[in-house]
Amino acid sequence: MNTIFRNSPLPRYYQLKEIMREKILSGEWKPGDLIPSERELSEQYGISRMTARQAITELVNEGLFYREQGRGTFVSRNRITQQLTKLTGFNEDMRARGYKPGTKVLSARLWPADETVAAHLHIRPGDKVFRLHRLRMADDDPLALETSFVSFIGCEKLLEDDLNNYSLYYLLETKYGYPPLEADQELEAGLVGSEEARLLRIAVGSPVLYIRRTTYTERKQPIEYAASIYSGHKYTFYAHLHREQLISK
Amino acid sequence: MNTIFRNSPLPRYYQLKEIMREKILSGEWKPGDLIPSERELSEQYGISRMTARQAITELVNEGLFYREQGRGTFVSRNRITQQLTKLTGFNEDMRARGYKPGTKVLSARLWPADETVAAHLHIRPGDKVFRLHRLRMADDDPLALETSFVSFIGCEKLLEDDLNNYSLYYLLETKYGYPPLEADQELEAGLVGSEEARLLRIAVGSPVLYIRRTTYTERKQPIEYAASIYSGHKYTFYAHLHREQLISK
DNA sequence: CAGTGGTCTAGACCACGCT
DNA sequence: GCGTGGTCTAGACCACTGA
Repeated sequence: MNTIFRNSPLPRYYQLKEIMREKILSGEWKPGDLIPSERELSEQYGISRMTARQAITELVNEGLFYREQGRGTFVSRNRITQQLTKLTGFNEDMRARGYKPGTKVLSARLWPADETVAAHLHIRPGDKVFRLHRLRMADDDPLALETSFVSFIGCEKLLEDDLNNYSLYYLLETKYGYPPLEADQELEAGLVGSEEARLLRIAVGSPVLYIRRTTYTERKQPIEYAASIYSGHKYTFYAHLHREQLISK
Repeated sequence: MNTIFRNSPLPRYYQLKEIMREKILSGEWKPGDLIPSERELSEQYGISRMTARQAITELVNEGLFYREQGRGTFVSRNRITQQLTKLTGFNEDMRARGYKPGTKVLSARLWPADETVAAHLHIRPGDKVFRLHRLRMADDDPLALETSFVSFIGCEKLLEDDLNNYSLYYLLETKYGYPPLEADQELEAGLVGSEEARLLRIAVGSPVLYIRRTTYTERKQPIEYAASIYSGHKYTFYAHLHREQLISK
């Protein structure tokens, strides 16, 4: 995959984004490297400068590149930034923090989407989705409750999978061909209800983090909506921030 | 301010952004409203469609608008969200989301750093820092309490500054020459104590977000350590995640 | 100075939503 | 069918960087 197909249903800027992502993953472009100029890329791939620019701009917004006027565009050096805006599943996240991840499936069934779920997955309310309710553990200690709603043609086959031992994201990618690529996530503080408190083995009214995530596969197609509750005193969220423009009064 | 000046040093897309932000702040455009189409805006302000589109795109990225293909562009429902990877001060954050920021300085004095503050600012415990305690408001409603510890040679001059009307980051950058460029931030859920509850006008034991931030200027030099408490039900964090490698089992 | 990103134009065709 | 946003082009001039 090193040329842009003019007849592809995928937009040209999108194809270029994937090509450039691949160059970073393969190590051809390393952190701090100067990438080819917008004019060079447009000539090399036979697209207009504005189209090449759109691909670069989106990767800048994702934190993969940064631009310096008059100098060029560079691969981001800051590995922390990339690490912390990285899309990971629970298992990866826990391993990165040095904990042994554990999962207990509480229920797995087909379920008619309510309005919230339908809106996030771009389907109609009442459409059947695969609903997965899991207790997540770190070093055998309950840490979070996660309810996932998964929607794709044939998603009912997930009913037969072993979700206690295989990660949902792993199955989506390898068995069903829907790699989770991007996600939008929201996070806020709240209090735990009685049922959740019992499962997490914490006191009713303890502080918790509510995390809601919509996960997308190729072409921004939503594949999963998940609502999670993380035990407040056990989980801290880290981020590295960087400035983009002038500070105003 | 309702026309775009062709000779202005400010880019046209930027002028249009400010005009549209103003329309939201003034209430002319309300959450859920359909805004004029890209073609209408370009005609109305005498700019090309691509320029109008750039202004809209940036406000979409900031969360102020959302687009629906074939339908139009709409003003987002008023939910306070923060881009997790963009370093902004409180005022910028609020304005970008269509709220009027307000600040009340509760105290400002020199203070000997404790061990936590000293560790984050790379100084010795007991060294004098500028300690600033502020109540932060959105549309005149208390939203957060923020305690900042600032350390640089000459930081005692901040005692004479008008911090009710100028942002700390603005002064650090323009008056003292220490632009905040990066930050590390951590965030967790907790319960509010009685003193904080009173100032935030919420019930004791309400859920809150504890946010701790170390801010750096050039060469990763720490300039500020801040501990904040955000009212839980009023504030949501937002992050866009993207994948970098394969999902593991 | 040449090369870079930043901004801007005046078109074009497409896929989609709605009526 | 018509209006919307989504994509794309082939130019243009600017401000900035570095040799």
